[in-house]
Amino acid sequence: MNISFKGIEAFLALEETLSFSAAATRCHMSASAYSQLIGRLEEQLGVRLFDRNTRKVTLTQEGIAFSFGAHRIASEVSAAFNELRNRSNLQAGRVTVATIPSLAARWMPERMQAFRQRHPGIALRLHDVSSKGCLEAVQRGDVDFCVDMRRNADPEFECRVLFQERLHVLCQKKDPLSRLEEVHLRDLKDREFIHIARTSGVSAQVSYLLTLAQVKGSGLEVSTFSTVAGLVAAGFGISIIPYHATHLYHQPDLIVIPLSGSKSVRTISLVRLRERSLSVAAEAMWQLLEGSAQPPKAI
Amino acid sequence: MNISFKGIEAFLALEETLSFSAAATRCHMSASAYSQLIGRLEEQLGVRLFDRNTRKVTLTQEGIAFSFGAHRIASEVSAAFNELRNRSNLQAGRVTVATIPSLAARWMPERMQAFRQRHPGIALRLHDVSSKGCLEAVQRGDVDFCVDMRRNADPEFECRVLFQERLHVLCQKKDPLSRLEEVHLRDLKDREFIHIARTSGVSAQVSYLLTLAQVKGSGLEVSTFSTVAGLVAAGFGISIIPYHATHLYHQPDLIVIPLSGSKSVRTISLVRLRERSLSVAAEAMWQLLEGSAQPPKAI
DNA sequence: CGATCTTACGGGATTCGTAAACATA
DNA sequence: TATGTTTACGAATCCCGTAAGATCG
Repeated sequence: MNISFKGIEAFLALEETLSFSAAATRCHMSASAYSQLIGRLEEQLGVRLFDRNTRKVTLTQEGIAFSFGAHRIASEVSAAFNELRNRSNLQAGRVTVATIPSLAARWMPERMQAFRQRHPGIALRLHDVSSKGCLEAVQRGDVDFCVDMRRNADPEFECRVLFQERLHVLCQKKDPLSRLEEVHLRDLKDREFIHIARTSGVSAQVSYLLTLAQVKGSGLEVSTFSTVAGLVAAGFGISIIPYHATHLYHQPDLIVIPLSGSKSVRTISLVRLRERSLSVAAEAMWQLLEGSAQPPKAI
Repeated sequence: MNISFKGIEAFLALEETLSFSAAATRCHMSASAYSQLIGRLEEQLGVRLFDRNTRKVTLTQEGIAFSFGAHRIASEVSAAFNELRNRSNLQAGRVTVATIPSLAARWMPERMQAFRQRHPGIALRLHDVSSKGCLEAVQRGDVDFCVDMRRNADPEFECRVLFQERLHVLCQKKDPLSRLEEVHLRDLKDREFIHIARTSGVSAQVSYLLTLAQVKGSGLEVSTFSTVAGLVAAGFGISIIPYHATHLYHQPDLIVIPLSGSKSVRTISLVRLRERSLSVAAEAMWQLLEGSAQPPKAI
């Protein structure tokens, strides 16, 4: 019982043309091979589907009954086939990416727009979650991959560095720091500091820097950078944020100043599960993002 | 591009078991052949359907997309296959038979009942039409075959004699004829006669007999035997009817008497188009009716 | 190592095409 | 006889199974 799709197509061709030779031509086969194909189909199904002699070909009652099924089968097969072909042609599919709020504000949308223009048939989804949430989403398979701080060498993940961004000090324009072109850690000594929540990717890095700089905690720890900015503007202290987080708030009275030192950069990477392959669409998005990676020197 | 149904089943087995070896067992194949089968399927579709290593097998995004189609294809294929199997097993199908009113009254229904009990899944239809209508219905393909008077040797039709039935004289019980065991044509001389319409199969035969017998026409020609009987009962004359037509009326004051002579029988046959094969169900009905044929001597 | 998937390869079944045979108007 | 379908048969291909190889935990 080895029914092939070719047999179904042969049946449909014969049903329409009612001529073995014409149907054989349509199916790109010799009349002989085609006749055998129909014969096998009938044998496998156990019924004669066509009455024929050298002059006339007609559907039998069983052939009529089979016709409905054959059309539906052909339709389902071609639909399934088209679906996959569209996906591999990047004319259909879906990409779901998770990323951290600072990149979700601008960096990702810009690239998603480029992707959409290139592949308008592919649905795009963006999860903006904390750095911790990014990893979990990848792990659960909720997203195809994420754009996040580079992970430590967990073999479960495969990473691709995109760029490095420098941390910046966030302070009021009237703050004495604002006169500096670049801030050193020592400039922050004894200043009050507003912390970002531990779920944020920079939290640990910033904490490390602050212990070096002997900065005071203000006792404030908030979830979002826009809240950080609000508190800074209100005079509660200063903070340190990644460059892209500047898109997360609008505070004209604030200024950001690059924080010097090799420890004051964070590395942004593409992160995916090593064991799970990307869909064709997701692979294309990955490639696009990878193509927008900047050389490390251009920080 | 030669996708086989076996490939679809292989996909479904692997989707469910997520193990090549288990799926191979389920498909009654060696692990090697099964692996190659999946590989070919993926190659033909142009996408990888499963992520796998020696420990874990997972659907890819494309595999998930294909899964919907695969289930639908399998469902359609098995539905179409079942439909044909049921038909060839006589568990489904339809038989449509045309026959003349005299047989439609009793003879056919009795045999249809027997058929129905043997094959309850097969739908039955009976067209009761004139003898002329029977042939037309067969010719048009409206019915699978008909039960009718035997046709002359038109090569378009294939016939099978079922039985012969004797014509009977229909008269009032008080008619002098009613004392006879058997009527000869000469007994009808000068009697008034009621004709059945020319569409009836016996019409021509009866007319021929009447010219031999020198019977007077009453001027009455009606369409149905029940009307004939009514007119006979009302005293308009006598008539000649086939034996089975006695089921078409209820007139206690009438009697039928066999009409002697070799010309006074009519032959009832199964009639079908030679060029068109019967459906499995129709063939079974044909066989059943053929089996209820009576030897010619038992008229 | 042990379990599992994949590749190599030979044999057998399937399927194709050419050519001849067959059937029908 | 002309047209169209089927059969015969050899060749190419496909597909399976055994066995060896590769991979991962």
